[in-house]
Amino acid sequence: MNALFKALNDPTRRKILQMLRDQDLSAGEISDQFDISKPSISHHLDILKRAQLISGEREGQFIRYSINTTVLEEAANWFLEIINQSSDP
Amino acid sequence: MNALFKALNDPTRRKILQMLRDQDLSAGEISDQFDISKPSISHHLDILKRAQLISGEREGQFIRYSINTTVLEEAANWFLEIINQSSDP
DNA sequence: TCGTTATTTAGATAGTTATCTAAATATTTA
DNA sequence: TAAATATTTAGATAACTATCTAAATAACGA
Repeated sequence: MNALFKALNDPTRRKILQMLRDQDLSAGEISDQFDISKPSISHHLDILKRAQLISGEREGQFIRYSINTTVLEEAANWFLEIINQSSDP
Repeated sequence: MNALFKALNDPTRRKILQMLRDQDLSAGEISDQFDISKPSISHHLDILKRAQLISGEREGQFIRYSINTTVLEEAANWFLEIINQSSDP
């Protein structure tokens, strides 16, 4: 849970997730959408990977990143559990 | 969204939310559950308040903190939107 | 009003993080 | 094999954060 919330606590990383929601992308394609150096984006991708929010597979010269919704579902449940149990007898 | 994810990115604050899920508590009652100084807990409560995850109302000598699920619902939706739109045509 | 209890504010510090540039690794193509 | 492209790793730095102690504010009760 720590790695997950840490990963989500950054607007760049949240935007990356939203980009990958629509389609898989290479590191370079992701990097193109930001005014941030490629090494910095690589670092963000690493943090998202550690949280298991994304996975990357090399395809030749590129690495193809895709979103992993399993952990997001766990996170959504974390919220729903708090919401549902609140003020319940 | 920034304040929300920042607030959630700390195990102490997440535990406070889970405590308030069951019942309203004073700052002192919250503080008793942690090996952390009262000023530090007060600081955590402030961050949760800024994110509108909790609210505090003075009741005489005490301040009674309660959870606010509205923002949690917005957060849950943020996750569900990503989950549901992924891999959709 | 004075002392006690509850909580916050102020100021300091150690640890963490986002970012950068430079260099390294991996793959393809000529 | 050498050059070009894609990505990561290393090392440095400025900004942020969690924590502490000491002091301030607020409310109660004798």
